[in-house]
Amino acid sequence: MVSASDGKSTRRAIAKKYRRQQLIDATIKCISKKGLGSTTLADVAKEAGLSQGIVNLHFNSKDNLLNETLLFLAEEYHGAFMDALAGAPDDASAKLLALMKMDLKPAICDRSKLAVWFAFWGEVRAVPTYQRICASYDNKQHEIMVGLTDAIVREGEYTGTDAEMVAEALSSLTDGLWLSCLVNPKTFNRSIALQAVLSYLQAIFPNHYLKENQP
Amino acid sequence: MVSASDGKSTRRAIAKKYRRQQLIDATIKCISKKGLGSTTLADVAKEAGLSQGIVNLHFNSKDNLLNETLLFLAEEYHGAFMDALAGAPDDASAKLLALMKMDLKPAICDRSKLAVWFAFWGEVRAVPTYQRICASYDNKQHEIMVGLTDAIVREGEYTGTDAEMVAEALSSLTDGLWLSCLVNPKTFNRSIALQAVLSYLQAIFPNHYLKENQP
Amino acid sequence: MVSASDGKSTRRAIAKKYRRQQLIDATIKCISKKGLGSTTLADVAKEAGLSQGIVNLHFNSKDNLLNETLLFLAEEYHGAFMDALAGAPDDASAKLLALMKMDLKPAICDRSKLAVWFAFWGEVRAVPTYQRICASYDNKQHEIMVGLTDAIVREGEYTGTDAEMVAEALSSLTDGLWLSCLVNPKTFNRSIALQAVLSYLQAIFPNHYLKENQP
Amino acid sequence: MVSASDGKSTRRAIAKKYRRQQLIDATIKCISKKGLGSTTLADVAKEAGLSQGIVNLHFNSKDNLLNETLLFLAEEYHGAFMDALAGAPDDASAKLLALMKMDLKPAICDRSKLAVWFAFWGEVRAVPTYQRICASYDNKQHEIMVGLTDAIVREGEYTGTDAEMVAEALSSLTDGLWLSCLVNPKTFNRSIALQAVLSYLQAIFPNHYLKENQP
DNA sequence: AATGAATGAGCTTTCATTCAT
DNA sequence: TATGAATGAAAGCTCATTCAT
Repeated sequence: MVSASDGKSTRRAIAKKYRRQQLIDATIKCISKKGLGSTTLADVAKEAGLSQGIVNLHFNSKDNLLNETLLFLAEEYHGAFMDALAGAPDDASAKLLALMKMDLKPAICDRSKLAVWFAFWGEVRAVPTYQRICASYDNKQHEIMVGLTDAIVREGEYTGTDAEMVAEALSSLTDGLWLSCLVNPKTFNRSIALQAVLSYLQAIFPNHYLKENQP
Repeated sequence: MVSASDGKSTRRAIAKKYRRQQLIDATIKCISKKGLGSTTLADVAKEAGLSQGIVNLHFNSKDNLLNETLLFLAEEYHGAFMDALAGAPDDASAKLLALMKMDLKPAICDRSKLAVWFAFWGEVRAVPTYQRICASYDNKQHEIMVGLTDAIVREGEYTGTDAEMVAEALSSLTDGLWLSCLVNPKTFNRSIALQAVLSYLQAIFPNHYLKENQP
Repeated sequence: MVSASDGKSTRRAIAKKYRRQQLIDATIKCISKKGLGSTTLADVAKEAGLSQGIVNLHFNSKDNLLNETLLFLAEEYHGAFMDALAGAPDDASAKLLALMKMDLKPAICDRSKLAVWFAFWGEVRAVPTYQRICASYDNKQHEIMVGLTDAIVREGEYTGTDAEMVAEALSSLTDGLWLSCLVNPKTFNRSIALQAVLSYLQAIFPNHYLKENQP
Repeated sequence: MVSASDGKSTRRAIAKKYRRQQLIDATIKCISKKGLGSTTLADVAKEAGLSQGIVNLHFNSKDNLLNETLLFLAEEYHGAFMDALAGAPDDASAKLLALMKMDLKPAICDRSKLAVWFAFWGEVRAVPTYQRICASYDNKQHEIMVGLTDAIVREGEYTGTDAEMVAEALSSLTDGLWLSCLVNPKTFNRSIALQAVLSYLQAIFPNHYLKENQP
């Protein structure tokens, strides 16, 4: 049983959380439309359909709003990453492939979302907090990737192949494809991008990814 | 024959060009230190050791200064690209390798320089001019890359390998490694990065890049 | 006979009065700590352990809260003044001395309380209401002071001594000592302050305040 | 001989100093009219007939403008103090009287100027910088006052009279009279104020200030 | 009566741009 | 050509006030 006051404060806490998310969503939309440098708190408030002072009410400062926005993006991506991992068959090569495909699926590899990511990365050196936020999740994901590549290397007896290096190459490949999607939207082609990833997987782990080698 | 007034105007034109370059250099330094969002014209003028109004005198507006700065970076990179191409042996696979190595050499793959590139890429969607500036050189370089990969594919009889796709993958790989250098400076390792590139080249063009296959 | 509703409304009136006083006390504390210029309604509510909107509920506006706070201070001081007067022996010179001593006793001549008084005096010209509030009690007290000095002058046959002027001098002296207490807390010394007052009384009313002249 | 560049920079430095003073004057006017709490930078700029951003251009922040304004007032008063001292006959009692008269002359004991002083004193506890600024000059002046009262005490053989205490009493008396001038402008009377000061001097130093004792 | 989320006017501050020198 | 004082629009932030609960 929940007392009246508990119920009240719980409802309030939920409402507060909802407002914060609403403002983070508006921030993402604004950055994706106007860029980080031209996004004002007035823009965010307007996008959210609320009043001027609302952002400082919920986030205290613009800096904090941006930090929380980046944190949300990082958590959201991490969630998608973990979901893709959990949803794939219980097999290192299948899981690795699922992760790579996830990075290129429209919900992730979408120009307006990527614009926000690159907006933050563009300031990552000037704002150490951004780096810290990115780093925490990057490390976790990198470890998982290395775990998978390492398993594949051992399974497939790819002697001389450095699992760590392959993981780095794969992550960098998708990052670079995202940049391509952002900067050259006209020439970027999702299926070619997927092929590029596959070509690398097949070339480096032929026993796992080349169809002719599969039963 | 050059008249006195021509001489004067030529001297002036040189002085003007020198000032402009001085300001562009200062802009790059500022962006690399403070980020694009926090770089003011006062910062740039101070960095150049000149006075407040100097930027508007030579560039008319901040927007124009930034456009010209990006253009300079793009041209500078393109120059290094063409130099690397010209300096390599007259052989598609050697030239391709030279280009990839160039991307990772310290003068290019340097955190403070990359910070500037990513600062512009971060605003690329919000500022169409940036995209146009990037695109012009990107396209040229991409064509050259495709020319090389195509030649290698034909030379090595790698049937079924899409030269276009390989070129895209290689460009993206370096872009992604650059991002890694920028965002995870502590874990980034130039030799692993080079290995990652090599591993892809060897995997996809074994006849050209695997030592055991070379005479 | 008191009806139920009367009883209820009386209880309510008491509760209301209590809340108002609680808020006035909190206001005084805030002003003494942060100054008038930096005291916000949020500060006051927090100090009182109540919620944001509480001040406007009980005082309608910040201006009104401040007016009521000053009024309270003036009444409180006036109460102490009248108490000191009533508590002293039935003798003009004794009563005058009692009043002067009261002004310097720790409960009155206390830095954090004086800070509040001077905060209001500092705005007295800009806010006519403050002046009106101060004036009403000042006048009453001044009349009493003049009554006492006049009685002393007549008793002691201090011909040529203007009772009005002495009253003004004495009031000003304590006001000035208060300022000294506020602005130079390190050098201010309560016993020297008291001596200063006594020295004036003894010098101007020797028959009443010089021990050698007293029976 | 002064070089062109020296002449230029000197002229600029003068212009800059002039602007700063102009803004300080405007600040004093605004505070005296509207109070410290209601004086905005826009008010100050308008009063000076200049543009919005001008104050931050010359003073960097509002806080700094206020500090510099108080410093100017303190220096100005100190200047008048030293002038009165230098202008009086070479005689301790004459100098002391001159100082006391100076405090009550219209240029000093003027409601709109006093309003500014009390505005700062009203925040003196909340803003430690104000206290520091006041203290520096207060101490110097206090020492001079004590020097004079001490000389008079020794000259007049007023045994048992504490020079330090008399100085404190006199300073406090004028401070209190100033407050009276500010708070009760209708009843305040400059000649009574002067009489109050004189009455104290005569009562405590009769050999020096009572006409019947003077040759 | 009391809460605290929401508002929006008004503030200080920043900064690209202009312009007299 | 170069300077740097001056401008004024626009930004982030504060806070008295309102109001649904």
